[in-house]
Amino acid sequence: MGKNRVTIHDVAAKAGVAISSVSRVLSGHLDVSEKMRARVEAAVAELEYEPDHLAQSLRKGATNTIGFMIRDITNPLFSIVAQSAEHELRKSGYSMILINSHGELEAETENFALFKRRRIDGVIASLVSEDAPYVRKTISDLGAPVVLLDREVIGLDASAVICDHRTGVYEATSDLIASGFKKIAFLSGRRDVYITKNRIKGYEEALTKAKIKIDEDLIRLGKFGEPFAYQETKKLFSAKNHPTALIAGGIGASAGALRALRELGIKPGKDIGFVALDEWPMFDVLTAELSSVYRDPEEMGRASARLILDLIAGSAPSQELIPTFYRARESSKSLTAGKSI
Amino acid sequence: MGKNRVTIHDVAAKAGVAISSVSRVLSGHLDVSEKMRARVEAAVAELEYEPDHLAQSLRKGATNTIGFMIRDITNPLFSIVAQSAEHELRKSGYSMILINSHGELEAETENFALFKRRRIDGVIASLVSEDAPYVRKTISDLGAPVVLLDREVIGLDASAVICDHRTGVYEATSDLIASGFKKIAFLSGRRDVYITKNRIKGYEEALTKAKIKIDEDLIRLGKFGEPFAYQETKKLFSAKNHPTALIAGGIGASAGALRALRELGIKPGKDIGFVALDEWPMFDVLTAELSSVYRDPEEMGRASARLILDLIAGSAPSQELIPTFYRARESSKSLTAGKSI
DNA sequence: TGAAATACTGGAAACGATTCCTAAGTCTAG
DNA sequence: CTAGACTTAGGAATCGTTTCCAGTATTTCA
Repeated sequence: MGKNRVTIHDVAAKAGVAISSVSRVLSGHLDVSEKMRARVEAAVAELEYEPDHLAQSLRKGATNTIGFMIRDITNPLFSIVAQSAEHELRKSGYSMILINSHGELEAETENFALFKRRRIDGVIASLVSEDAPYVRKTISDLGAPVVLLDREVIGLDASAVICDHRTGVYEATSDLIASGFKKIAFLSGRRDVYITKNRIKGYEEALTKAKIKIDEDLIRLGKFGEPFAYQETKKLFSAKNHPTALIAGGIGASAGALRALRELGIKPGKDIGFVALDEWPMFDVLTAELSSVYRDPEEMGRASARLILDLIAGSAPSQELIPTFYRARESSKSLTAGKSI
Repeated sequence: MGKNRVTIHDVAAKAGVAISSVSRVLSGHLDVSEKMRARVEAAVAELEYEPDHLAQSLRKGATNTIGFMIRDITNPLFSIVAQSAEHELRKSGYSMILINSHGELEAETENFALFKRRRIDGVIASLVSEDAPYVRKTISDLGAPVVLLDREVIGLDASAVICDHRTGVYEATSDLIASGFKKIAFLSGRRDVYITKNRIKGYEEALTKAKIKIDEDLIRLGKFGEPFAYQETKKLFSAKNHPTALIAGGIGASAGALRALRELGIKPGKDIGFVALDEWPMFDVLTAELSSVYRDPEEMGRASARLILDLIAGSAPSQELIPTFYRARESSKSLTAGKSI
């Protein structure tokens, strides 16, 4: 039975000293005589005493816990970010509480309330919405520092890990154009969030530079996740005069697009050009021919951990920029078939 | 500024009553007059008071927190299990602290200590080792109920979610045999853990039933994860007289095997038979031709949540069995090429 | 109408630590 | 030899709750 928890009182009794002395020895810094230190440490060792984290938190006002909220842990990219953040936080003595919002605003609000009740020391979050007043209120209600993932922070009291989607998408689009593609479709999630806006920027810059007119009909924005991408890809490529290339924004979107293309009998890299934004596990094994835009999820996790620790330490909010890399592979090369591009 | 936290004292002062009365109103059950209830509730609403979870935990001795420890969150199967468990636990008011052991015994031990210090109410864990004395000691030291994932529990004071790997592997192996394959290689992780032993059982039963002699050289056990599988697959299929089919045990193993086969220029389903144990995200999109043995990770998560809640409620340890399903696809059909099988 | 039972409420003691304040003991210097 | 400075250790308050205990006010029944 490990039932009867041993407390600081037990240690004090065993060593024949006051509990305040035990605390002093354990926390190290104040003046303690050698004799006292030895006695207390002996008692601690003998009783296998470990301080109660709960009581410490209550007294100190800090829980050494970080809340991590994402929209979908099942997304392999995010699960790596989470793992990496946890790994980094733990080094500084912090634990991580992981919560899902399932991309729902209601769940998100509830989660923030939960974090607050639990007196979390800080939150790392990938928010559902980017609506400034809402975010501002949420953050200030929380009363703890916040790091936002992949969100533009304008006048918010929060740090952020921001990815440079623009560059990667720009390079990808440019390369497709260089390979002779002109009708390049673009798929991404909600139009009003940073990630989408930033990607579009790269896409449009590349087209503009090549003096290709931007065809709004080729840009399909709506939801992250597989179903939306599936449906839009079907629509796009069912038409007789369909696009010749496709850029799929995100892992969910790529999945939906690839499924749709498969059903339509269109092979990426053979019948059309294709670039996936973000890579999934075993990417190089399972889809070695697909071009992609890569960003390092582990670095995202580490960066978010660093930022939240800085905020807790009292630094002013700041941002870290994560680069993206275009990885050209087969699927963005010019098509061998004699199709019109 | 959400700085100055409002406490039960503030509420009591505002309502002009004792803090014990406030507590009574909030917890609901004891006799409280209507008038008192109304006054307190008004004050609570006005001050937007929310009880401090920390103080409650300290007093009540329960943290409403479950520790979830896995070897690798990056494994998509496990991340789904984790997500699903969290979702289920939250319904009962529990939060989940997620920790990685990276498959290292040392980290695992440290994590259990952390859970203990944090006074976690229960732990769901996928352990590194299955060594009975070690596990027994770990569990009893923890002093909280434990649910083990995919581990055989013999005389341990813990519940478990157990997968019926045997059946799925048996069916897969039988089907390969029925398609004419005789030299079927088998890849899995540590020999001493339940999951491996259970899989082997299905594999050997199928061979025995078909009166095929078991060739120990075709069974490669060692580590979960990509590198080991890669290396063993290379060895197996570099030989001139190589196996004609391969069963890869787990997502990591499948990745390693597929990478090795690709480098060797061997195509699963065309040059050899192939079955993957466990499916990865987008399985049907990216690798629609591969046969697999499937188990439902969401159900695993839900089951583990149910079991830990039962234990906390005082039930005796129990087990839940998760079925596996063999999904025959192209890669286990008989080969069209005239190769000797 | 008085005694006993009942319904509420407030006060205070936990829960397990940290930390401030003070007192006792030791040492140095005038 | 004693006053003042400096160590060191103990006592008590505190963090924000819950819960036990006791006391008062109200009701019920004989």
